[in-house]
Amino acid sequence: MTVIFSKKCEYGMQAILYLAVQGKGTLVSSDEISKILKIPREFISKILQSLRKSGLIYSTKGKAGGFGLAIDPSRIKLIDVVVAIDGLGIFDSCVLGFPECSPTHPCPVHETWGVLRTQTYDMLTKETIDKLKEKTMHKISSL
Amino acid sequence: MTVIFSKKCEYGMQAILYLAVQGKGTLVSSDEISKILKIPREFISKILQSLRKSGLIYSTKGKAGGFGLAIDPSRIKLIDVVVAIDGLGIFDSCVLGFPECSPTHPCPVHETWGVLRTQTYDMLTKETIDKLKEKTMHKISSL
DNA sequence: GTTTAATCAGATAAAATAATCTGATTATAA
DNA sequence: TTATAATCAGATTATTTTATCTGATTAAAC
Repeated sequence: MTVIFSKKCEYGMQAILYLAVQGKGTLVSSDEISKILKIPREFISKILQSLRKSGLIYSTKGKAGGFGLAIDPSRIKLIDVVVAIDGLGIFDSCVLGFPECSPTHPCPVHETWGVLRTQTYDMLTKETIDKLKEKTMHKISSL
Repeated sequence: MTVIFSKKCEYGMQAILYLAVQGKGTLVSSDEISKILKIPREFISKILQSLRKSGLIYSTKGKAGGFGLAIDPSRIKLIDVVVAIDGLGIFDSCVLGFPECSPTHPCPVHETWGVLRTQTYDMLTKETIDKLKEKTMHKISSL
């Protein structure tokens, strides 16, 4: 059961939050992420690879290899992960599924949803992941 | 591309809105709904059957048969369709996919999303479909 | 050097969702 | 009473999403 984002995207956001709470330069293996976040190993592995390709994280191979943030957590937002994995489709699709829902051809809840959509976008855009560090630590320690 | 609801649910909401703009007692065939709303015939047919089972609409078989609202549109809300098809899962699932996201073990965006979730619920609950009639007609005439 | 433990790439499998098919039933209309 | 046009039920197919498998590559540790 996902709310808005795909499982890939959910897991991607969780993983990048987890990397953010690790010290800068710390390498974390996909196995660790899998165990801590309870995400299938091979699946999170694929997701981490795609986040690497989009430049948010980096990786080193070989023993003692792993993943880390490619840029400072003060420069990464949750929306970046959404864009990298799910894209921005949900922000210009009609919530009732009507085609070409727009100000000129609005669906019955166009305006109301427009406000919520903007607020959702803001939620993902406003705070960088370093600001979510403490809350993330609390959540993770309860898993 | 779906925003929040499944395709089934989106189509279900569209269909019930369409039935609401028809005069009371008017029967509409699944073929008509399919053509107007551009939804695969057999698919909307199945969805209408399930909405009938949940009591929101009724149907009569035979030539000149079809579907109509089972109760007055002033007593039907969009949330009723959501409950009937997708259920209320999205209203108590974590937007980041964390398990057991709650006030005691909140995810990093728990509060923010809580507000938006409530507002989304309100959007589907506040207005009955008869109040959405005019807007629905406008939208449908543009399809 | 050999073992070990990690990423990585591509293929495959499984599960969920979306869509279609087949044939039965029902009721109107010619 | 026969043809037609509709719902209905169950099975099947197709597509998308989620998850796993296989083997190659890489680099640290012994």
